[in-house]
Amino acid sequence: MELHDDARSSDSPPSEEGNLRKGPWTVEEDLLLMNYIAVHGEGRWNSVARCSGLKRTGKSCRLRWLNYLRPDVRHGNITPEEQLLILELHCRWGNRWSKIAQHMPGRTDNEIKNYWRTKVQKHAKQLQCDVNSKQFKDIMRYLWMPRLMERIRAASVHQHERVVNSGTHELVQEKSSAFGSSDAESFEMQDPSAAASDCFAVSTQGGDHEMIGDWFEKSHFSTWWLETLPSPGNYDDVFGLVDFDQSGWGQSLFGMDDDMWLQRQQF
DNA sequence: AAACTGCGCAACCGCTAATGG
DNA sequence: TCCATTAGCGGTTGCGCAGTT
Repeated sequence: MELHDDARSSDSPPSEEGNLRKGPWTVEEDLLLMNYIAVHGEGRWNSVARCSGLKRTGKSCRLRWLNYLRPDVRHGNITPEEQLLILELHCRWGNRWSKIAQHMPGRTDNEIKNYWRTKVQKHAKQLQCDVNSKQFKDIMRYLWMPRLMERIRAASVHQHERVVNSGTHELVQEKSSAFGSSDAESFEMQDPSAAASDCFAVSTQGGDHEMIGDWFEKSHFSTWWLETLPSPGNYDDVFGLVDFDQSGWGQSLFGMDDDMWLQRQQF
């Protein structure tokens, strides 16, 4: 990552206490750790630290491997699908980051935690409500999550049109059958989060995020959401306290370039 | 152009749970 | 059963960067 590449090249070395290094990892340390794990495998982190020649704690080695060096770890933008999954799983489990991360292949608990703190908590702050308050949870349920689903669905439709227009109809069929059944009605949603996770696992392994949009279409995930939620009543009850124009939260919340949708809501 | 501010993210810290002798 | 060690988790911190004043 650029940030720490810069840090590595800086003149200030990581602090060393009793010959133990702290702070950003160097390229050499990364290579040392990767080579050691390639030969000896993961686990027994204290012996990794001792035997690899690294002047790090076992904890530090484990963290570096899990959060950064692991080959399957993904960095970069959290997709709308992943955002939706984080919101949904956090509603269910709270700050159980590692548990949430288990359902998001390639994402680390640290990354999810950082996402929650930097994005979600920020918006709660902007709205002047506690991130755990009913008010903010309602905003997530009735506004943020439906919006994310809409974006995912829109992306899916766009993908279908693109594929169909390009004349590769076979590809569409291939994508549809990737979910095991061509019958949308037969896609039972006994455990939505598990289904979402399964779906996501498929999508990440295949490296094709548009598939998730397909899945949302087929599984009627959005319908399920609305059905399982308590009656929203009048949204004014939920959002009455929020000055959307002043907070400017719509744009930043949804990460939209042009949030036409929010404008349509006539807040 | 310089100073300031906020953000994003890697890494650390402290605690608890799990494991093995 | 107890104790030491190790692994894992969640919270917090520190630093570089980018945007703003």
